[in-house]
Amino acid sequence: MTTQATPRERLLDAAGELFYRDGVHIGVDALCKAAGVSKKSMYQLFRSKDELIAESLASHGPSYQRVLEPGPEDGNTPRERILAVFERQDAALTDGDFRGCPFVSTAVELKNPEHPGSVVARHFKQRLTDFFESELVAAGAEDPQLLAVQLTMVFDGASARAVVRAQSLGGVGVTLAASVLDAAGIKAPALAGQTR
Amino acid sequence: MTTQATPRERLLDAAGELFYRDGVHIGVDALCKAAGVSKKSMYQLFRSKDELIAESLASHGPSYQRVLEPGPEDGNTPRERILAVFERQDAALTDGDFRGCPFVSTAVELKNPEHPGSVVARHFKQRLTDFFESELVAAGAEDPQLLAVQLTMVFDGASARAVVRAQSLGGVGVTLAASVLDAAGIKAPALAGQTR
DNA sequence: CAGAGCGTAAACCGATCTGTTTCCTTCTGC
DNA sequence: GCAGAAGGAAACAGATCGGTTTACGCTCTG
Repeated sequence: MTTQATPRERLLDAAGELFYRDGVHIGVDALCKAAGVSKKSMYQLFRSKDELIAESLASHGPSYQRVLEPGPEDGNTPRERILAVFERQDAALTDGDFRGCPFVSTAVELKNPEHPGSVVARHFKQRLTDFFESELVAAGAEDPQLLAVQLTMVFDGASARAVVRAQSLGGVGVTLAASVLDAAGIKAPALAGQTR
Repeated sequence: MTTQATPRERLLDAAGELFYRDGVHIGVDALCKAAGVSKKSMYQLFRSKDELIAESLASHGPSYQRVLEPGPEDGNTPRERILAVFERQDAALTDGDFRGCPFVSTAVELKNPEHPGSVVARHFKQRLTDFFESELVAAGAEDPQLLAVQLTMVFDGASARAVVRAQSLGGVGVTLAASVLDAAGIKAPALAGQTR
């Protein structure tokens, strides 16, 4: 049965998928049809399409983070945990229907940085940078703040490349992130002297 | 006087600016109005809006490249010439109305990688990678192909970050590119042993 | 001066956009 | 059974979309 979740959940789900797949310029009609919700319901659940964009992005942010964040099988050193993010990204990029980081894509499409959706995107990108930074602090990096921003850059660069190339990256993002960590003196445990 | 260039040139100019500023979803009416060209003329100069998108991107690509490419004042070693690209990008990002690399932005907005505009974008991104690679070959890098892709990633990552942050990067892209070159053994001339 | 082109302005087409409204069915609590 | 709320289907509004067509200047050439 289509009607298992509430109309609100169905709308947020459909919005997350269609905005990502087709862009935020997809019509409200198509969105509601996909969600099995009437426009009337949509407009009494959300003030406007812009609000739906922002809320959809916000509701899918945590799950997006969970996909990227390292699990217990990814090792316990900060370096391993950071590189696990890039390995997961690379794996996601290999999936055919990957269209780049949804936050970056949405911000690019919206153009206006004050759009509520852009604000949400900025927030979640900061969360990724914060994750990198806390791991880098744990690794004893010299300038964790700068390095965290650089790693976020690598992440978004890999995502952008996947979009324009429309094919797998073959792990270039992972090796690039590893290079950055190498240059910062955060070495691989088995090959060189470990940090501790 | 508005009418100095041909209608075709005026259209390509206006398209380059408006597609970049407002996105490719801007209407043909607004475009023609900005260019001072009638829709009839537009549609006998270009088969469709999609073709105009692609041709506009293609016509502005060379000038975009010229802005990035290093001049004689940027030094002559490959390392200097590569880093000059990132310094120029950083300078462009400081300009208020920068909205990311136009090729990446267009590819993200179009979604469809087979769209003529996406093909043009892919082409010009490859040109940047090729520039990096030729410089890296000159520098005697071990794996110039991989490094060139990595540098392109850094470039696009810096661009993406400028979009979501909507503010200057403070040279993080330059330092990241320098780190990548450092890690590849392409050292700064004065500080460490040079490659030759 | 006649006539051929070129290019703009503007009407027009059907489709789609965001957002509102009306109507009707369905489900729930009593 | 029945009142009342919830929500879907669909019409509606006014604007805009990509694209075509008509009509009217303007300028060049013979």
